[in-house]
Amino acid sequence: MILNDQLGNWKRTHRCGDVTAEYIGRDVCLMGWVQRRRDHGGLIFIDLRDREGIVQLALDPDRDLASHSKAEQVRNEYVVAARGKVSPRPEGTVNPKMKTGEVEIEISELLILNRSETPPFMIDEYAEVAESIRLKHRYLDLRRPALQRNLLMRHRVAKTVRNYLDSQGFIEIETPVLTKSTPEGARDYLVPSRVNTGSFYALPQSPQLFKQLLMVSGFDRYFQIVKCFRDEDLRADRQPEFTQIDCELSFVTRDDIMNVMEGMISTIFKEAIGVEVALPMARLTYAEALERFGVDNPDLRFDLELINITELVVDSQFKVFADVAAGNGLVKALNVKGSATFSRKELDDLTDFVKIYGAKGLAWVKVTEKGWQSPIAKFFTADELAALNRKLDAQVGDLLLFVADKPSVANEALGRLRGHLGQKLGLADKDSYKFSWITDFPLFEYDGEEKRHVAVHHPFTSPLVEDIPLLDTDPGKVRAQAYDLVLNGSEIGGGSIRIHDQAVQSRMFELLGIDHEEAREKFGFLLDALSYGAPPHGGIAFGLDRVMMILTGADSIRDVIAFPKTQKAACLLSEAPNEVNEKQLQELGIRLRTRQK
RNA sequence: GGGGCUGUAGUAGAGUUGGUUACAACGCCGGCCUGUCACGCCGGAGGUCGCGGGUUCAAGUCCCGUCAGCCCCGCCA
Repeated sequence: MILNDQLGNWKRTHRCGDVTAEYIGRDVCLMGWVQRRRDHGGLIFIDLRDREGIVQLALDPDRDLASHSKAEQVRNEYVVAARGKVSPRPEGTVNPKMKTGEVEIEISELLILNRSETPPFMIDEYAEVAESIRLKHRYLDLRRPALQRNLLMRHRVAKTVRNYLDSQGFIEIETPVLTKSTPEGARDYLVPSRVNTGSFYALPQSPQLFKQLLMVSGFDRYFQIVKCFRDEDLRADRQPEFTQIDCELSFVTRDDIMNVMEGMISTIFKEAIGVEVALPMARLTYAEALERFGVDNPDLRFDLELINITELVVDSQFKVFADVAAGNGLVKALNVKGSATFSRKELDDLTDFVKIYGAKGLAWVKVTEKGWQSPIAKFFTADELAALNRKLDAQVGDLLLFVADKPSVANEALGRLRGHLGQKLGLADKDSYKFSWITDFPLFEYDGEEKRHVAVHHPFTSPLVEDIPLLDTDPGKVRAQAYDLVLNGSEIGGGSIRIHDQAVQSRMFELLGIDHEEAREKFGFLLDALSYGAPPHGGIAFGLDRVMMILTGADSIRDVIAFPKTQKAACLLSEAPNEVNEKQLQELGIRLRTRQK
């Protein structure tokens, strides 16, 4: 049996990546993992790594034979401790690529604290490894520099958030994780109760109701960096458990909330990546965002706006456009400057792309010296062509793309296409951060399946004061005191002013088709609380994971979370979720309808 | 629930029209080497081609099914 060396009274003095030229001449004691051993027969170099980086250990048999021969046993990922003197590297051997490249540690004593199996992949920044293998060995993947950087930055951001919000008078308060299921919105994760057989808790989709209770309690300004849970399908930017920066404030208006949050976001960007965010941030109404960009989360790093040409084609001979225009639909266009060079294949791909969002097709026009080169050119008169060219600012070399459909489809399809083209053509500067608030969302949207209005945000969202009369006459037109913060085409946060007036809240439930009894059953505790002197209040929640994706440049939310789930919501490391034994089910009073075999 | 992509030594890949014993790289093991730094040189080991079935004289390759991972639509108050 080969025993490891004991730590004994050794104390680490520095981290590897911190030992730079200013420490030359000092004796140091370092501990970490062996990145690589380079054995030159005589001299041995060991690159020693910890979370701060890598430093070179030099083991010369002429200086200390014992440590040199111990170094011969060392392999990748062994855990070692080393004592030695920080020395300048000999002339001509400085490595300018390394932060610690001007120095090396002349080792006089070496301990092997632990050995390691050969890892399934190299712990470096070069190895490209299938994500399933990275996730199975996540503890090794987390040793690699990229994830170390991301999680260290995540810590700094969380710390910045706490400092900033504390400085603004916010108090961090924990809310329950075992809470009540309210089947509005996303599906809940349910937790059975052994003590109350047949009853279930739900894991919170957000602390929404509790933070409103805290306002009633007078805490005035609350925040929490908090895990939330939604049992829905995953995406590149969606995990079943995710982290929110959750805030709620009393005695404030929308503008007050937006201002204090702009301060928080700009402080985060300054602290994390040294970027100065221009304040105040841009603001767009929901209606304007849809009109100009087709979506409520536009990427404002590039122009390329949607142009409404419905009026110009309503009388044209092109039935596809004219019928849509005559039937309350929208015909909108993008002018992709200088892209008349697109191939037939590329145009077909763009057509396939808009079909994903329900568009029936994509009409295209290449603007040439001889006029429109397009399958649809023949349907328009010279006057109509001139009017369209003027409206679209069409010039030779431009590519015009059209979608005609009901408004929701035309906007979404063309808006997504805009984002897609921004990517494809590299229109968005990677180092640019364009924020915008989206305001004045509709309060309701009509659910065709359930044949009733549903809340766009949640049922406690306050309408715009000037729209309150519309609740009785035209609820579909009522706008909400809700706001999202959008960054580079990604929704990173959203919130609203809440209803603190019982009459308005009752009317709201009525319109949502929630009767008094149902409202009592689901939200009785909140309604009770609101009746005991609720202050005007509102709040917001930011998706910390999404913010971190943008700050780190990660393509996947999994790269900013230490132990993420796969698309099927599984943890490849722990193999959760798993089946449980019959005894556990019995105690919970649960019998499964189907037993997977 | 639906659409798409991927699956070959430990890792990431090549593998032609179905045709001998499935390749080279990195890693690993052994040897050599006193200034390397993604060290170098010499030698070696390492494979249920995701899994199951089918077609065929013959399947990594073709067909069907299935599993897993990823991207997207629906879903995400």
